[in-house]
Amino acid sequence: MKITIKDVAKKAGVSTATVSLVITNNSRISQDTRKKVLKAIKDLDYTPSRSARGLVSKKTGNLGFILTDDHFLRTEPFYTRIFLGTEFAAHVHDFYILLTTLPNTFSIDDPLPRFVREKNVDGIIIAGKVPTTLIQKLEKYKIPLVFIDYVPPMGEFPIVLMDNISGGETATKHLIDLGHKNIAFLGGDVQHPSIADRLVGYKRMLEKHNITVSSKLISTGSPEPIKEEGYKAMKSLLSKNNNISAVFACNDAMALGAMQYLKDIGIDVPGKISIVGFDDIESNIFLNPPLTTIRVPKIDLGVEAVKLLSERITNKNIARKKVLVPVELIIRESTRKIS
Amino acid sequence: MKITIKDVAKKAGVSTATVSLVITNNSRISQDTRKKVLKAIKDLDYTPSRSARGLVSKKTGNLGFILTDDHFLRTEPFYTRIFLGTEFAAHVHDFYILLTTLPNTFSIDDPLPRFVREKNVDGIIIAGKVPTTLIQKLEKYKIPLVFIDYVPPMGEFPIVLMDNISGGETATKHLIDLGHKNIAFLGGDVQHPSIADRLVGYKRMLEKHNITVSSKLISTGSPEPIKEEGYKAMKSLLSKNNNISAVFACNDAMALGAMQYLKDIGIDVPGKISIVGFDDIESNIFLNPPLTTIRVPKIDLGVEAVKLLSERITNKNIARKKVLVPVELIIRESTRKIS
DNA sequence: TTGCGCAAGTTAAACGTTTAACTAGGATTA
DNA sequence: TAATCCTAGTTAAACGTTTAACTTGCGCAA
Repeated sequence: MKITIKDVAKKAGVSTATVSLVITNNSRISQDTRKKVLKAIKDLDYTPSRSARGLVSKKTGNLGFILTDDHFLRTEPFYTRIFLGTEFAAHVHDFYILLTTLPNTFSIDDPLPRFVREKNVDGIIIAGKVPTTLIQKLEKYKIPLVFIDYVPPMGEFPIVLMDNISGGETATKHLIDLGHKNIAFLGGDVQHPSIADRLVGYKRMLEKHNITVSSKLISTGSPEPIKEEGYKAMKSLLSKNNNISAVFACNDAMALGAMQYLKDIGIDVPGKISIVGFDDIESNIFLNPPLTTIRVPKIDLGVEAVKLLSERITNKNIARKKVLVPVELIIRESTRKIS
Repeated sequence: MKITIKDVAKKAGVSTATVSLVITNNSRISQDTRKKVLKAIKDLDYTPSRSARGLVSKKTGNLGFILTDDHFLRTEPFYTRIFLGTEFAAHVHDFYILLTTLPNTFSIDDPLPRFVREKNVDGIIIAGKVPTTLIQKLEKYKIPLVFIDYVPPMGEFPIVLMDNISGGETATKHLIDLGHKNIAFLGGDVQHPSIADRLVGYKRMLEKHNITVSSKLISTGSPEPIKEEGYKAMKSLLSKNNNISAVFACNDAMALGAMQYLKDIGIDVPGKISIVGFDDIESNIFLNPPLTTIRVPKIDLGVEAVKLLSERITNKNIARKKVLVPVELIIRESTRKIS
């Protein structure tokens, strides 16, 4: 027989309502009674029934987590770490997470995730870029949404982002502090908000130190911020400038490509050229030299999203709309003081 | 106002019990009534409340999915695909999946996953190797368990495995069919059941074709079946045999290492030596030459686990204990007919 | 004609919580 | 001293299902 609130009430010598009030942290209960009840709960190893709770409170106690198939299956465990963060925080806020993936071909007449249709979540976390059609369909359900690492093109939703501008500043400052002046920016498509922001940080920090921002040192032509493009971009940058002493790559993948090119043409890193990346991807550790980079705390992104969503669910009139998670400079061996 | 079973009952002109019986597919209801009710459900877009259901039926409608941190965060999305399979099948069997990871340092006095403590799952799927202490603690909870890709050292649990023996046979047969006779086996630690079984399949197929099994062609010394070990093992194998014309590697990672070594010493694949791998990992596609391998249907592993678990939950006296998921030969360009 | 069995429903209790409304008694105010 | 307000609880209804037990009507055997 399962232990119920009645058993606890009897053991503590109070009514079931009192037990319930203790569980939900209601202030109407005196410290003495609270203690008694808490002890009874512990002694009996009681856990409230989610079903019974959900039935009367009209809450499910679940949060949905949506991302696209290819984000989930990526070899770089970026979104899996974010998920782990939400799992962790869900624990604290007493939620369960229901993870589901979406084909990236999601179209307007595809069915929504099951937990939406069956109303089995109190709120939804959306990680990474998802099809706009999904957001449109989701809006009608009036379920609180929170986005991670993606700014939806429409609507007014709470968002959790990493602090790309400050990351760009930190990376650039690190190079400046090492004595570099001719610092190149190796970027991808500036349409992507993250990349644009990292570039903003780069420019800002240069200006702050009275270093002229030269368009000849900035590469933003690459369609995708991947290794191969980093290789090409490094090549083209070097063909236009022969005095580059440092490179801030908009992400680690491009930094890897750049390092590969430099290795191929016999330029030593960090001997001749220092390189800073962004993201701190897993495979960096095996790199030679290990890459100095800006670490993005993926776990924290997830944690903050759950916090934000939890606030929304319990307390509708909340002001927080946007959370910027700070990033961190990780100094390894790809950067060096200029001689 | 949420639509309840009462609304459906009223609309269909029956009692709520009848609606419930229709939903649960009880045979006591006539076809006519069933149709009426189904129509009302559709018209009203009714979905039963999980909480209410759970409360009376004492089921949660959830399944737990446990794996270790490092399995979940692996760059090769093996377990993530298995999870996707369970998600997919959960849909069919009307369950939700609660995913949680475990530190691989799990010890006897670490707390069990929250869904176990709070009794918020009807059954649990365990994927990959997990600490024995976990299984021991879990056993006491009397929750149905199913293992995927791991044979626990104790207890009698239903398991879902890939068919390693038949995979080993298929790979070897493919090479034999191409005319190869001097076929090496590149393996890791035979303590690992999967590797041992693949070796069994290899030997069996050779014997079937009256090819002598030579221990000089079999390498099982590698502690871990990883790329670096494949490189070493290939080297050592070649130093002992100068007439190897084909290699069956116990997994793709080792196959990759072997190919790397052959490339380094100038032996053409598949010109001089054919190679077959096992697993069909994602990165194979970018390989040159693309690797012929045995594909493991990860999705199916997940699907079968949910099926098995679902049977256990609804129908305790089920016989099925072990499900072998068939594997499939994928012919690419690393194998060639012997000239 | 009576009695029985069966098919196809219905009735109503039960599941384990939360919470609005109520209460008892002490403290504060007028 | 009487009226009022708090504080710290209690009572009981409600949430939306499932299901054991009951009912009704019909066909069939004796």
